[in-house]
Amino acid sequence: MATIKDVAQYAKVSVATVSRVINQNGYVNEDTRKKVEVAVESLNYKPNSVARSLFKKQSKTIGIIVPDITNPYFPELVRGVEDYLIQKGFTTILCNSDEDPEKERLYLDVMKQKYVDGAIIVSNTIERELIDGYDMPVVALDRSIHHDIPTFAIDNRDGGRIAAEHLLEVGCTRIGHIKGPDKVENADNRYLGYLDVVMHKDWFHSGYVVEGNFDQKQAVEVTKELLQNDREIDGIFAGNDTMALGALKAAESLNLNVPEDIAIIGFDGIDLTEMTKPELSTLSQPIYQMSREAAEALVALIEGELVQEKENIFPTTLIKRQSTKR
Amino acid sequence: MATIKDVAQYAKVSVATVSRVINQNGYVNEDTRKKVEVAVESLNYKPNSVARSLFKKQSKTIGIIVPDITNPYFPELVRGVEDYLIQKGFTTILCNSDEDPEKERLYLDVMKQKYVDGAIIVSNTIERELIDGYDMPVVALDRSIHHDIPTFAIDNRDGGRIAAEHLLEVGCTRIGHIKGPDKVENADNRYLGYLDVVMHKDWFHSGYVVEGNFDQKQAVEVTKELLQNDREIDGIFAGNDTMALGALKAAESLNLNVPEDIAIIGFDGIDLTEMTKPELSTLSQPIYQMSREAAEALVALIEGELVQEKENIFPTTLIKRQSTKR
DNA sequence: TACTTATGTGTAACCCGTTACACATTATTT
DNA sequence: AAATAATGTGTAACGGGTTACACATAAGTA
Repeated sequence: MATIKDVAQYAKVSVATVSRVINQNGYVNEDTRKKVEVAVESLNYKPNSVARSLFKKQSKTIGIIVPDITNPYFPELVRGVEDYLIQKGFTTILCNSDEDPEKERLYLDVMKQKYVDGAIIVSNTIERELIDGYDMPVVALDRSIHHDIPTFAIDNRDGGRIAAEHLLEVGCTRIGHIKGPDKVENADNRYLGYLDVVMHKDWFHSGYVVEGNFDQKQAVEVTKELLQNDREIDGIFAGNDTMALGALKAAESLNLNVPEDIAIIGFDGIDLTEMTKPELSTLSQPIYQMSREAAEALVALIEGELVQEKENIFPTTLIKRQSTKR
Repeated sequence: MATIKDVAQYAKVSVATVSRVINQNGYVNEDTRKKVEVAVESLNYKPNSVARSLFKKQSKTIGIIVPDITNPYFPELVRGVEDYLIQKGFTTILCNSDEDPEKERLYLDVMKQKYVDGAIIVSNTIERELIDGYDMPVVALDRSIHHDIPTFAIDNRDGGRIAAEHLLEVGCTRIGHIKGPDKVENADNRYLGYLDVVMHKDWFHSGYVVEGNFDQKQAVEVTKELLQNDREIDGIFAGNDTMALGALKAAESLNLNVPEDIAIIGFDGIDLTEMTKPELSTLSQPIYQMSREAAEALVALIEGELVQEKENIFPTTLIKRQSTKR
């Protein structure tokens, strides 16, 4: 692999001049530039970014921490980030945290050692103090970390309200909720939105809410319990799409027809919701857009710009499909 | 950020000694080691991997090129790789190629400039000559590139055979195939496996095969055509799970019951297949295992071991679910 | 014309680790 | 006791870029 010295020798100039041509800064005579360009071409020279990183203390690399790329919500998020960053000359290191603070710390350590220029983090557990210790630009995606770390997310409470209201509108009279895990802010907010709508209904009591773990299997179980305890439930708002799928399964196994006997709506708007039978109504998040803008903000931060807008809240859209058509 | 010099000063030794302690090589007196360890601890020193990379010409980083992380087959593949690598001290750069040779080249260029230690590649288009030019260890995953690049994949033809035979076994008499895109080796091989089974049936002719693009939407269309042209078809083998989902949709829209009127089987075994109604039979690949072993082989290669086994073919398992239960 | 400014190029220090080599001291072997 | 081997530690070169600084020349200005 050719080095800058090789190029300098070939073009009969100094390494400084080659560097100037490569980076297009400082004065370079037109003829000299040509010579260097020829040399670069002939030797197929590609500057060594490791050496550059060492000097510049930045690596043109960013890290993205997500809980689990295998969870259908995250690939699109990661894609939005990666697409923008590669175009801006950054590469993306993927980190699966499994929501484990220990792993998050480990990844952050590795990033710091590699002079990573910044990080995009999806985490419920991470603390602002931890991040401060690393002294690198960070943006929070999907979930907020602290009010002075730029955040890109949706209004979950509002989404929860819209979902619950939609079920009322299509004629549901008793609406259950499958809540996401405790202590997870997004899950809590979706639940609060649901509460905003149903709390003062005379039929409502806490038995209408069961807790799932954002995954399908467990959702099947808790939905079954919910439906068996109260035969009058004719609408379910699931805290995310995966659990809505579980609810669908549960209804099926209890011989309830969706949407005739019971309407179901999910949350997130992952592709999966179009593939089920019946197709799932859901509150769709602008995942790609959101993650792209998070990436843009991170790059701005890295380039030293001030990002004054800390809270970037994106709109959700209600997608009405068969599962709530009554 | 503390450097090795800071540590050396703090511990009143030379940088060489600190380096020896950090890397556990060379002779170091027990007391000296202690002093250095205290210094490392006190200053919270983390060696700078960029500087280390520059000297060692390796970065403890590998790249993984996949067509599109958004396609449900790939996240698990990536996860298998990442899980193993982080544990071995490597970080993983994610690259979405969209099967575009231009992007593949771009990513490979970036990898080379960053002294990436090796790459795991999922690609139909990449040429062995291109890879040779980069002079780094490479393993092929899911699809072979060249017979002397270690490959981790399944026997697609055999899988195609098993799928077609399963449809026969459950009583199908006319079996259609939704083939993956042309020129894609895996798609071709699955098709060949299907042919092995049905070619000599008296009912068979080329009209039983239609071509999809491995995605759902198009599969809906071509399946409709297929089923409308030949009302006798009572079994469909789709070239992958996503297309099987499309077939399911198509059957539904033609008011055909699955599996009573028509049995459907997919290929790959992605999680999605458990979530549909009816649940999809499929040929399951050991995705996680396969990708993990690919990562192991890459690390072996990087560490200079000889990997003599070039063709690593994993078994597929037939998963019988409702969609073929007759 | 004398002086300032713009242009053009090279030398060498620097980024932060790693390691070859030199040198010193202690332990082991004849 | 002398010779050899093992242990312990520091100095400095190196990896491949970037850039401050010095210096030289050409162009512009008073």
